Amino acid sequence: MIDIKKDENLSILNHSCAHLLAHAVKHLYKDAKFWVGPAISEGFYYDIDLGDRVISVDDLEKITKEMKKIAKSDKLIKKIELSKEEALETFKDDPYKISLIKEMGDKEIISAYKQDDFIDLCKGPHVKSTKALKHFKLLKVSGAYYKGDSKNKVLQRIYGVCYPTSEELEEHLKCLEEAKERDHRKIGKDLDLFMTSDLVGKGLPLWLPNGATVRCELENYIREKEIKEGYHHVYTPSLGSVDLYKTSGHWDHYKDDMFPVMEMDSEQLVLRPMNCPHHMLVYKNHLHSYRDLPIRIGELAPDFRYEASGAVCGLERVRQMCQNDAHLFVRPDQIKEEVAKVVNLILAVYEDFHITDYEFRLSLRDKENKEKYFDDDEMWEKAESELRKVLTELNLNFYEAKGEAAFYGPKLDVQIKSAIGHDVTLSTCQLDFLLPERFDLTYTDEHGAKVRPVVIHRAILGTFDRFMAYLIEETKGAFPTWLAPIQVNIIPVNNEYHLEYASEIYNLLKDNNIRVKLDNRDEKLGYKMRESVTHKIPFALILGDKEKENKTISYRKYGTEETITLSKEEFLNFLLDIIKNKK
RNA sequence: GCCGGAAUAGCUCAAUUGGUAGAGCAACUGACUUGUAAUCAGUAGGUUGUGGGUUCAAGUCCUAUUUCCGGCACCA
Repeated sequence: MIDIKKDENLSILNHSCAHLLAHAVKHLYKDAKFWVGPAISEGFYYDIDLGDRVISVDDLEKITKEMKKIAKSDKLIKKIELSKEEALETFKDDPYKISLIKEMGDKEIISAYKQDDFIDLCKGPHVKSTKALKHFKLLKVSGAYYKGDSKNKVLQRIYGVCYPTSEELEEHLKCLEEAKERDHRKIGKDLDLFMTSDLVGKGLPLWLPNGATVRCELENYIREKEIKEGYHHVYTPSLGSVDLYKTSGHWDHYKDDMFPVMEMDSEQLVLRPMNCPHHMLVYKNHLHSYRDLPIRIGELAPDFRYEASGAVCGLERVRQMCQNDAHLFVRPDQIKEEVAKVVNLILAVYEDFHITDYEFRLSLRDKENKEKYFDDDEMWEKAESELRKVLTELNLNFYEAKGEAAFYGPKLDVQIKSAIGHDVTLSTCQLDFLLPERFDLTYTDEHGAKVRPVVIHRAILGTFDRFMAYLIEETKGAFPTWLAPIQVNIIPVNNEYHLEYASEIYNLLKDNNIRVKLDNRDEKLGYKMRESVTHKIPFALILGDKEKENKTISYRKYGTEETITLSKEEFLNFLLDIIKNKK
């Protein structure tokens, strides 16, 4: 999918198309008030206040017609420069534009663009004439808060996309269709990976045997990897007392997003929304010497968050998730080395999964937003500059994002785009000077003094739920052999003559821990082959007279049409190699 | 949570202005015994998400609610 924002000409075209949209809406709805209409990665939108009126799909057709009419009539798009007073006069009927103008400097020259009877406050640039806006499509309508603040009024947002040629537009629309086919919710259903049930509850998917098999492999994979990196895994309870979260500070920030308190006898318990507090206490269970650090505590831990109903999405955002979590307790002089190790672990894991399309984001606090972040400027300056320094020294390509930090510290996040375009965090590495303070963590330095360690929170696969969603979409459900729920599907040509040999091969593979299925149903070969392919099983084995006589197997790899014959030993070794090396 | 939209068989979808809920696939039964993407025939499958209401009559209209979908807001 083309990122329209990254192509200057396309951005201009789409922004002009947003104006065309507003122009048409103004013709059709005289009292429409306009907020802003920028070009975005996916095309453009315009936020419009239509009073109580709601735009329907039928209205989109009407608006499209009017847009086409204006486009065709070849209106010149002219830039006009105004003084602040002139601008206030020109846009006097448009309160949203007035509020924008009022924010500008008194001496500022304000630019607007005029096409026929429509004028819009705008920095530009734009295409020369509406004639250039031939190939567009309005895609969807939605509500959007004025100025992005949920306390404000909801405006109507209309999305669309525009290209210079109809071929490019068609291509874009085709990509959107294909993205729907890749959606993990669709594939998850088709391949029986997971399900949901109203009776269980919203945002609480059930992992079916196929999905559970993949997850089990992921869990084993990352656990082994972490053990090699010097991590120690623990099991801690999914419940914790309210006091635990008051101590950590999470209570103040997140109590509304936690499942409500369970009060039993004199205890107040909550389902834990994260694992840091438990791990702080694991550290605190012993006295530590500076020689012991870093200490790396890991856990594949179920967490519970009452995600907003509109945020819940398949396996991507759920209300019970399992984190690939760990907390590293380090000396200040070890921060760089440990962050580097985490980054390298992320890169190594991504290589194993062939993940290439991602971006590093340095997530910083928004100083203006006092409520959201722990209030200690000095601590923040130190943590942010420390993390930025480490990333720069590591030569990592990253961008910075204000307001994306955790309340306790800055993060290095790895961002990916889901099939349907959600920007989600896959991995994270967070620097924390706060929780060691709140839990009074110490170690003894070489002079016998008590010193605070620094905590690094990190998740490599993020949560297994979200990682699975990502994997499904990246592979379109055709998992690499080492992860596939069923790795080999054995199809005897004729049960009567070949079932015995097929069973022999089945047992051979089974004894070597291959996930193998023997399709001994009385069905046509073509029928079984079709099913093998629709289930995206990596290897289909066809066993008939030739194979039986020569003690060989013939296989077809998923996604190819070629049949390859090998001795059974050769095939077994080939398969074991593929699985071991995650090819 | 907010603004919209949707919900029909296990799955994918039909059902005229309100007038007897259907099809394909899957499942089951039987026949067929097959060399690389669908063998044929039959059977069964539904309180149309749930609760109210309007009507002689509701899948269809109204209403509440749940879940899902598209965005927005949120995301430790």
